[in-house]
Amino acid sequence: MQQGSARRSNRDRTAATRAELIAAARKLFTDKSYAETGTPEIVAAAGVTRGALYHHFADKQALFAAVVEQEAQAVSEEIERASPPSLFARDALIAGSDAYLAAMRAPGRTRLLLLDGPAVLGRAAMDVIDNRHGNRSLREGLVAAMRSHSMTRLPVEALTALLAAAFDRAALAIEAGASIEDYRAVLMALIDGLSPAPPQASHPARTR
Amino acid sequence: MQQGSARRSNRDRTAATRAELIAAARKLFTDKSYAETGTPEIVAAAGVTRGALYHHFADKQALFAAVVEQEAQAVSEEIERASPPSLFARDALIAGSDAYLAAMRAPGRTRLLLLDGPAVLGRAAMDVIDNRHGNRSLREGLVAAMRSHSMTRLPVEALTALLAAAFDRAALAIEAGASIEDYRAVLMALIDGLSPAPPQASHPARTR
DNA sequence: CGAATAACATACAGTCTGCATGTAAATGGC
DNA sequence: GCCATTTACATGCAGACTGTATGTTATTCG
Repeated sequence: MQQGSARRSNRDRTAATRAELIAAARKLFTDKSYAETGTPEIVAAAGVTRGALYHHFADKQALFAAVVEQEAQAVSEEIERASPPSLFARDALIAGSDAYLAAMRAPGRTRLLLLDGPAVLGRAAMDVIDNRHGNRSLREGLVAAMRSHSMTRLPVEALTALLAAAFDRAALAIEAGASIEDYRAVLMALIDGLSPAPPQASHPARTR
Repeated sequence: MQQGSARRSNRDRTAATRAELIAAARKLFTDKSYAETGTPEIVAAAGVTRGALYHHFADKQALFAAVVEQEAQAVSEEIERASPPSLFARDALIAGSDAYLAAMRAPGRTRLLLLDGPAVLGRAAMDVIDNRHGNRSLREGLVAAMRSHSMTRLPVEALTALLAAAFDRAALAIEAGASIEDYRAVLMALIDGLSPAPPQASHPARTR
């Protein structure tokens, strides 16, 4: 018999505390930056003490990694939600691209995922995270396009990485106030430029 | 009359101290990272005290910015040295690309310029630095290619930024051990894909 | 040749990180 | 159901670092 609000299983306690820490850290890491956010501030916002933080996470970096992972997965889910797999290869790529750019407009996401993430965790670690989430659909889209011969055959890893890098930079520029149309046009031109046939119109047959 | 090694003009003292601080900081920032390098370590390596550092630079970030600026200029000079302006537009672009990738293989440069730089100074500040140095030749090469109708007309700012982003990611991947040939091939395919004519061969007329 | 200023050096306050230690709550075998 | 063990925290501490304030020495300039 439990009195009041107590009597929670250990697993629930861990899950709740970790979630609150990650949520508080996410808010602060997106509002400010990794370097400008201290662990005292995080635990205060989460309603725990620094002891809890260092019990559940090895260090500040590990908490940051958890936040990055969660946010990368959120972006990935928004992309997959917006791009049904039943389209033509090129259309799927474009839908995914727009979904990515839209997802990255959440406040602070670009700094978290594109600036602090690589600097704090390293590019290698970010590649692992990206390949587990967001880049997967991009790579699959590229492979599908290559298989349907609507894209020249190229090393898939490299192509995925470089296109992803272009998308990342576009997201940063757009957040900084650049023209969405300009960057979208260049991204489409880069993708269409990879098709073996001369890209005359977007769709095979369609008069404007 | 000066005894020993003393009697230096104030301007010389400033120049010498600043240079030594920047050199020491450059070594440490490329050996380790910005976050892992403390000002006590920097001034010890430079043979001065922290007082001198904070006399010449507003804070640690300002010293870091000076190092980034110097390193970006070094990269830019290596590119311009390797790419004579008398070639065809596409050849100039390729020569510049290879020079950039070669220049970025200096130890620690990728982390300094591509990871820590954007995270510490922000993408906007890095864009200003890049546009003052490295990106200039890239942008000029693209404009030249567009004027000679060997490249489709696109927003120049956006195209420069996105191609630069791809080059940056390629440099990071190569440093991480990826295949140079793969990434070079994709970069060339991205550039060649922007030409309005169907890209059959690299040069206008040349069998294989 | 002094007064003003620049180029440092030294000392200090505040903050942060990671760890070590202590305590309360849950778990699991008997 | 009870007790030993483990887990989930809280508290306190040591070391390091950043930025600034103050003091000192070397230049510059009228």
